[in-house]
Amino acid sequence: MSFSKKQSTDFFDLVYQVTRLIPQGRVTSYGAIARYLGTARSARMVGWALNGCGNIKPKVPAHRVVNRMGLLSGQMHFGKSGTMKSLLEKEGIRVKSNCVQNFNKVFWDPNIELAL
DNA sequence: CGATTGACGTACG
DNA sequence: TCGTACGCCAATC
Repeated sequence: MSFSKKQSTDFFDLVYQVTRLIPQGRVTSYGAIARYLGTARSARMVGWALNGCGNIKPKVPAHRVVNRMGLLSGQMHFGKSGTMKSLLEKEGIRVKSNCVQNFNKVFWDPNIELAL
């Protein structure tokens, strides 16, 4: 009985867990999550993990995850244009030109907030 | 089966 | 300080 558990499975799941922990009105970056997982250079995989946000339950608030510049890099992937932006604004986050304003204030770092 | 891309970020020149 | 190159690892072509 081999529990051949894929690493990616853990990584993906872990990304979902952390993303779900993001409070409303707050956003985080792929690199922050990746770094929290110990794979700072695997920020891309975080994006891939969030790629299945609509494939798992409960639904992961991937709209709260943006790139390092606060740019809504996953807007197009989220579905239709404006969906991600609307959700962020609805949570109190100011978004301008697909860019999160006050990113420094709404930035939620798992390494700090979760005090790893 | 091999090569390229992809929701990014860091390292180096 | 800014620009370019590379790395990550999986999925897709």
